[in-house]
Amino acid sequence: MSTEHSSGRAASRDAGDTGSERRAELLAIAADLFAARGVRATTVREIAESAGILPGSLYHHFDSKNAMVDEILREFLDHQRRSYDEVLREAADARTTIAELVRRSFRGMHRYRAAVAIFQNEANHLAGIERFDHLRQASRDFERVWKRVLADGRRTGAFRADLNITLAYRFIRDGVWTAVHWYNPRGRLTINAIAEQYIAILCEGIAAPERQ
Amino acid sequence: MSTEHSSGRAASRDAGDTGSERRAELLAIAADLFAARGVRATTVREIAESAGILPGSLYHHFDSKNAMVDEILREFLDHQRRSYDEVLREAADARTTIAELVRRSFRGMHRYRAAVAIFQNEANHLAGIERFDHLRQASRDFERVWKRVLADGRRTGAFRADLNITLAYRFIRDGVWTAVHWYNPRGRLTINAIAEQYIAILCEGIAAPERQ
Amino acid sequence: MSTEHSSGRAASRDAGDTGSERRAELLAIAADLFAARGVRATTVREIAESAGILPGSLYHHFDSKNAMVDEILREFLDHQRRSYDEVLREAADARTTIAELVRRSFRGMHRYRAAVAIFQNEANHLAGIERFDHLRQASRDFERVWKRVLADGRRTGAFRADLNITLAYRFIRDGVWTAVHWYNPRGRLTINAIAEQYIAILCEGIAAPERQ
Amino acid sequence: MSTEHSSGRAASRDAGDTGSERRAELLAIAADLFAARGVRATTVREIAESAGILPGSLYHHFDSKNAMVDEILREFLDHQRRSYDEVLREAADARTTIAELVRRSFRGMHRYRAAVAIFQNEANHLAGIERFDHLRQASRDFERVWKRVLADGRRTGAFRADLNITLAYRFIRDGVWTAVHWYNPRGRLTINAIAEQYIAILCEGIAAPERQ
DNA sequence: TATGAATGAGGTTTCATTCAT
DNA sequence: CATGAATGAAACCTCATTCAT
Repeated sequence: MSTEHSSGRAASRDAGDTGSERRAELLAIAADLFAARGVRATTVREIAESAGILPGSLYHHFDSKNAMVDEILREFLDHQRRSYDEVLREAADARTTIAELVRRSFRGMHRYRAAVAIFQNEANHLAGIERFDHLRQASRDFERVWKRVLADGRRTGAFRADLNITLAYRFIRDGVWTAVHWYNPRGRLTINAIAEQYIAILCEGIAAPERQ
Repeated sequence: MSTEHSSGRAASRDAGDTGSERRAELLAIAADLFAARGVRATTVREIAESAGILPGSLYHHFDSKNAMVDEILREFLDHQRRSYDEVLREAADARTTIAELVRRSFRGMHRYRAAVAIFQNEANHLAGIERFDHLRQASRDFERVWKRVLADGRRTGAFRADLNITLAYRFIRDGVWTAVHWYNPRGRLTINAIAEQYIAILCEGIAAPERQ
Repeated sequence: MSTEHSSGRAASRDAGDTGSERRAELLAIAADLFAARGVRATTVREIAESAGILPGSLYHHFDSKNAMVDEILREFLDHQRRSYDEVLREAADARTTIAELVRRSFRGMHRYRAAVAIFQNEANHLAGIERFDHLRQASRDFERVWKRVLADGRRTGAFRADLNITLAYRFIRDGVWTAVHWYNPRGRLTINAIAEQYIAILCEGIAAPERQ
Repeated sequence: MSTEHSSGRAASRDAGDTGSERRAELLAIAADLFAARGVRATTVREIAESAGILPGSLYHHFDSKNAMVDEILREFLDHQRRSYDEVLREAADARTTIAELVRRSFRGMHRYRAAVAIFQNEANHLAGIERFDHLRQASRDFERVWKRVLADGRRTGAFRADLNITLAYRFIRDGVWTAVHWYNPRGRLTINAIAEQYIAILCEGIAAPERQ
């Protein structure tokens, strides 16, 4: 084990206090900065300044900058995992399920926008740090969900027989999650509109149906 | 915005030296590191070390670290712009054209893999620096090409009438370019295979066609 | 030299509170940490944590970290001074007196182990701080006691005529007090055993007496 | 393995360059400060200031502050080990050997004064850091040398039969090495004078021989 | 008495860059 | 072309201490 673990030094950082209001505030501020500028490019000075405190004061609440990143990401990942699992338990047909997965991805993106942006931008780089090992597991968990539904759909004839499951999964994943780069919660395009359009393209393609 | 102007010293290199072999070598080494670890996270020391020289020596070839990034990106962007323009000049039907754009995107990704990764990962962050203003222009150029073809296709009935051009463009762009994160030139999935599968999904959708 | 004066606030504690039980407990905890890790290396957070309170709470009992160190050292130094003085008042021959000084040093080390360790490790560094000026005086007091006995013994013929008083004093002092680094109160070697062996070596040497 | 290892990042720090003149200068400056104020209490800023450079510049020569400490200590320890081993190879009687060990200890103290002071003051605290694991081995090596000679002497009758080898060793070690705290190379007491007086006390004791 | 949030100074280290040789 | 020493700014983090509650 390397140095990248929460040492639980101060009472204020022990399990119970994880939910303090000030903490949540600071975390939200940090998340927005991380999302906008990148984790490395965001300095603790900037976070502190945005929060109106001094850099050292951040360390009363968090063990390190990476500990903040970690907490931000975990909250999103836990939520998203639960959300996907719910869909699987509802056991609809493959096409309905895929559509619902897309919808829930966009809803997660809406609710945890900063976290999604961080995850999307930096998962690769962060994964080199021991503390962020769990990111890889989360990615694998997500992958398993999508691929299972795609494979089911192909087997039952809901999806094309020549569908390459891996490539389809990657196309969807990348297309959907990368939307966080341009999605604007206060823009004209709502989460629902985007999701439904993506689902349409994904399922039916952009080509017009042949006239019969 | 910082002040990122090429200093006077650069003049001595702008003409002849730009094409030196050593330069290209160094640039390739740097590009791979930038792509793998991120621009900020890659130190000039690491680049120098990979090249077997000392950090100071890099400055005989390039004005700065960002100058290297700039050169790496420009090469790719110029190529890609020309490649897209060629497609437009060939004036096929919309669907053929879209397919060809996808193919040429993947070919660009194959040839300028590191540059694409850098562009994909860091264009947003770099765009804040004066020297990288041109990235935004390049993005706009690409966008114009894709949207024109999509709009043409919708007008001529090749594409669905209810297609949201902007969203379709973004979905394609994100899905295609983000593939650089996992594309492995020595893997089993060739550029061609990926491109054709993506084109199929994109045009026809993943859903099996209704039996008539 | 820093300004280390007890602030006005301390007045409220100087009389009655000095003897509180909680204080003594906290002081003992701090002393052990200071001894084990060094004064500088021990943080008030660690002390507080060991005591089960928060760092800020320590300041209800003590003015500062150095005030704790000071109190710990003073208790030992006052005791040791009194103990040495008693020996001098008993007025035995030089050799008996030296032996008794050694014994009482070890007894002091046993009773004020942490304080002795701190004194031994850090007197030099602490002496640069105004508040710890008295350490130098204590050292001088101790030195005077030992040297007087050694000089008496040399004059009366109890000790060798070629004895260098200063060097002998230093050898004894260093050899004896440094034992605090390895002395283990729960180990097999008792304070008495160590003292008697040291007295033997000191007085008779390690060499076997010449056969006559 | 933790983070405390030389990473050999820069060419200037690779094996060969270990002997540069500037390095040695800087190391000597640092050693004196470490010895005088303690390792923790000495800041890299102070070292740099003493050397007339900026703090960051130190990192051109050394990987870290602890790397400097390590190098300082290793040089002394390697020397002292070799020096002790030479004595053992000369195979004189136990008393002569012990005397020679004392002499060589003082000579080592003279030549590597700062290193000895650091070793004496901080070996215990440093040993908690992985990088300084070897300190414990060095201590054990030294202990083995002294104890072997003491045991030999007791067996052959050169030393008292009731000598406690462990305690005798510790007394000598502590008495001798702690002298570094007050030894002044420009003072009146030469290394030789101190060594001979210590040898006399150690072997014959401070008590005057009984008249025969 | 105790808490928890904050301070402010200072710590070690990193790193792009410069420049005399 | 390359080196190696140095710069200077800025990074993350630590910690004794304060103080309103």
